[in-house]
Amino acid sequence: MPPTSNGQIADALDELGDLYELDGAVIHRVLAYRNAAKVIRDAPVSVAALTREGRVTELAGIGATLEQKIRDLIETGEIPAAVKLRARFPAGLLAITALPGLGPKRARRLFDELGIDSPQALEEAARAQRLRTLRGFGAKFEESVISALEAGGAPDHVSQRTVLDRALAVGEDLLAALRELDGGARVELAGSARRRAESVKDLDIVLDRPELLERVGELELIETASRTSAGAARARTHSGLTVELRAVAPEQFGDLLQHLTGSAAHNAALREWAVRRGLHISEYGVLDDATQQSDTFATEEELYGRLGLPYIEPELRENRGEIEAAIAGALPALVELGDIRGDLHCHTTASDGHATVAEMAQAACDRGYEYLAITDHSASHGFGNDVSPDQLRRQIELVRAADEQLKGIRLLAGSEVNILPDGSLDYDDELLGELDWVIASVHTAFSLSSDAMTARMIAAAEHPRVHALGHLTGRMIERRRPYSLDVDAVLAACARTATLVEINSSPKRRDLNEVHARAAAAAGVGIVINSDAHSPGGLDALRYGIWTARRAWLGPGEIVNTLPWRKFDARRKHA
DNA sequence: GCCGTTTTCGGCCCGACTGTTTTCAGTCG
Repeated sequence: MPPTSNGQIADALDELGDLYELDGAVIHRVLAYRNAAKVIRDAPVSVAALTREGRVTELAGIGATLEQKIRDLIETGEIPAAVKLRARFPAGLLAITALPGLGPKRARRLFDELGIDSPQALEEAARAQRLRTLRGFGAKFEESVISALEAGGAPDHVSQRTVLDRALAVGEDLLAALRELDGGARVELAGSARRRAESVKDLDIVLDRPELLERVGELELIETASRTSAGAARARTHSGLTVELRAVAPEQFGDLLQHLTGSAAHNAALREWAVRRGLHISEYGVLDDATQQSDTFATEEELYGRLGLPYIEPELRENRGEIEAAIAGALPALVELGDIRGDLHCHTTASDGHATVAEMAQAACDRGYEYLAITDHSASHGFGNDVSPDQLRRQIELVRAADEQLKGIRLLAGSEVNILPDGSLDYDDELLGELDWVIASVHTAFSLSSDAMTARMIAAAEHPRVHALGHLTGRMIERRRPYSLDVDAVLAACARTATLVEINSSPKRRDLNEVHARAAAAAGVGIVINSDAHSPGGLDALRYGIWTARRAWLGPGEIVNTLPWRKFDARRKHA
């Protein structure tokens, strides 16, 4: 079957870009393919469907040539140009370009002049000191090739990314410790951690006190620290995370913070746009062609203001249309943690949680929530944490009794019901009818075919007693790929049946991801942001779901659990 | 290959670092 998912189309264009680069194409042509791949990967609608409708060139960065290549891909499974180029360049050549210090230009010379077509061939040539015979290559290069290959070759396996919660556990403490060293210092997280991405490569920290760079090594969290230049230091935490620190004068803080927050794609697009208006942005300031005057900015608000733009929230800075929206004055008002009125997914000791109903209810009260659904696992969950129908009946009574006692919060008797492989649920309809709230999720048989998994999810959405689908794709960040499944088809079923979808806030899941969450909103599907807490403190995971929603451009109007209970109740499905 | 307040051709972000070179191309973030 030809590749039709956005991810598959994007992968094919990335590969073609790499091949063209090896072929010596002008870099801007290569970048056009990479840009198109990113646009397609981030698109909230099916690009295959757009292509069939003849509308794919509506996407920024897709013109007639790319349209034809995408059409070939989804109709025949191949892009002719890619087939041709693959025959000319061995796969091992692309592996070589992944090594540090080796890009396409140098890899191509190694291939043309020494016949090197794989990392193995490269290592042999380096040990035989044959690389230094090429002009521009020397002994140092041979050494670095050998040590890179000895270190495990492909850097993908070496540079494991860290999931955001682990990175922030260190990063937020680090900020606090640095601020303690100097009460007046501005110290901020930058990079992907500040954009609240799913995972990070390292931590970037910006400060306005150069002298603090000398003292990073004193901090308890830090294993080693060293100065890398006058305004920079690099440290390693005991948890193994690399921290890049940069210091700058207060009047330039905004310039550097904006630069290091990125993303690279956002900055590149912003700078290209600025150049057309005669302005050159760098980490050091904004240079005006007309006056040859360079201005610096203490805050990002002033920097964006100099460009004539409103402030753009870090979560939006991924070059997914935020610059165009800023120019048009059409940036979304993003949802905030304080907008949330209730949490609709948590566990207690009845299944695999660590706290009682009363403890979870109190914790929700403490966070100012107006309602909380208790949703333990269901009858077939296993791991000794299953809840039999009789146990569920007792749990319902327990929740109702606790609801009577606690004032100020409405407790909902719910369940996180397993969706069995055939799409049925593991409680009968009568028992489900006694519940106030049902969220349906997959916890078994992850490897069904895409068609079977899609049918399974649609069946659950069509069930009259199911209010919401939980963690729809099953992915675990940096650990487990999503199930193969037609998300668009499931979202269409949810829209049709008034079934809500969850953004599961567990930092390991964040499922729906930001692309699917944006697609859900575009399809008119109501979204709930839930913690999936297994303890009172677990309720605080909600911020990760909020960040995913913000990265999906969502405002409070698209998040159903920003509504007070009566309005929420009116908005959801009724059997 | 894309795109337009330099609009159908001629541009396409910015700066630091590296290793190899006598002034810079390639790579990286």
